[in-house]
Amino acid sequence: MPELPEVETLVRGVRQELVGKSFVSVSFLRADIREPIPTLRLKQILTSQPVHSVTRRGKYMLIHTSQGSMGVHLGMSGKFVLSASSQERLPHTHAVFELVDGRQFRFIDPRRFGRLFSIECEELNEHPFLSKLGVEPLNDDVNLAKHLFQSSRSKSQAVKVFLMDSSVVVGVGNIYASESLWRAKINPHVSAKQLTSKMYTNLARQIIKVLSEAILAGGTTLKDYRNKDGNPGYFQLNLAVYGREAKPCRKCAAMIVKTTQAARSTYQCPICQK
DNA sequence: AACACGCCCTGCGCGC
DNA sequence: TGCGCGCAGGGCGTGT
Repeated sequence: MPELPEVETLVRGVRQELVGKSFVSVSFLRADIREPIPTLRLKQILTSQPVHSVTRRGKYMLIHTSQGSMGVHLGMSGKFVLSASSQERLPHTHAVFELVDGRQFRFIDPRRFGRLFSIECEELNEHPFLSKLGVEPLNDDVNLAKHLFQSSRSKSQAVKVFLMDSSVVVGVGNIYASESLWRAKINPHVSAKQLTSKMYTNLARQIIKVLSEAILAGGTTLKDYRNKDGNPGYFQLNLAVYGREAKPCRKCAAMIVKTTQAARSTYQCPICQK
């Protein structure tokens, strides 16, 4: 599934293709995904003026023109790919954004957990989907360790659940929560407020490291919906615990254990993460 | 305020 | 072989 590193990679690619260019047409093949798509407003925003910037906030990609912005969330199964207009449309293509040269960005999302929405210029930072988001873990101006420590003082919930709370920190999904906790040798079930400042310093470092490595590993490409193996082309980071139930820990060879927290799978090493 | 939980949705893997 | 069930999960909304 698309995580922060993939969205970041996507944003960089889309930025390169789009900034300074206009869409000649925007069409929707269905009017809703999770909720109704503001189709008319998005057409107005995207076709009247060229794109002046493409940014990311958490796992949201934001495409800006002087008329407003489009927010894109890929949900669980979303893709935003660049195709030749002659290329056959894949099933579950919900929106098509056509460029002057005939190529088109296509929004494809089989499970429809994604989002396409409009943002007015004056509400960019007040939009309900964006205003409550926590800090960006990879932003240089953010002291992630300090932020996590301070925000966790009153939180009795498990640290893994705490890490996945996007109002605290964005972009740490189920995979990276497990991976960073394993790297930091912290038990995912421990209460967030029980961890010391020192532990959060280590944890923050591991979060930043694993996300950065994933970005370096290369996210999806814009043009190839499927890689040569027939996979959707998500980056291939070497995951240490996620999805490795009953397999040996890469540090101590103990069997990785899978549990459930907040209805999500958690993977941990019972020895390294006591 | 904190937090648990339900819901949205389709593809896929598994068991019978 | 084929079918049906259960799981996968981000994030918002609701209830306690």
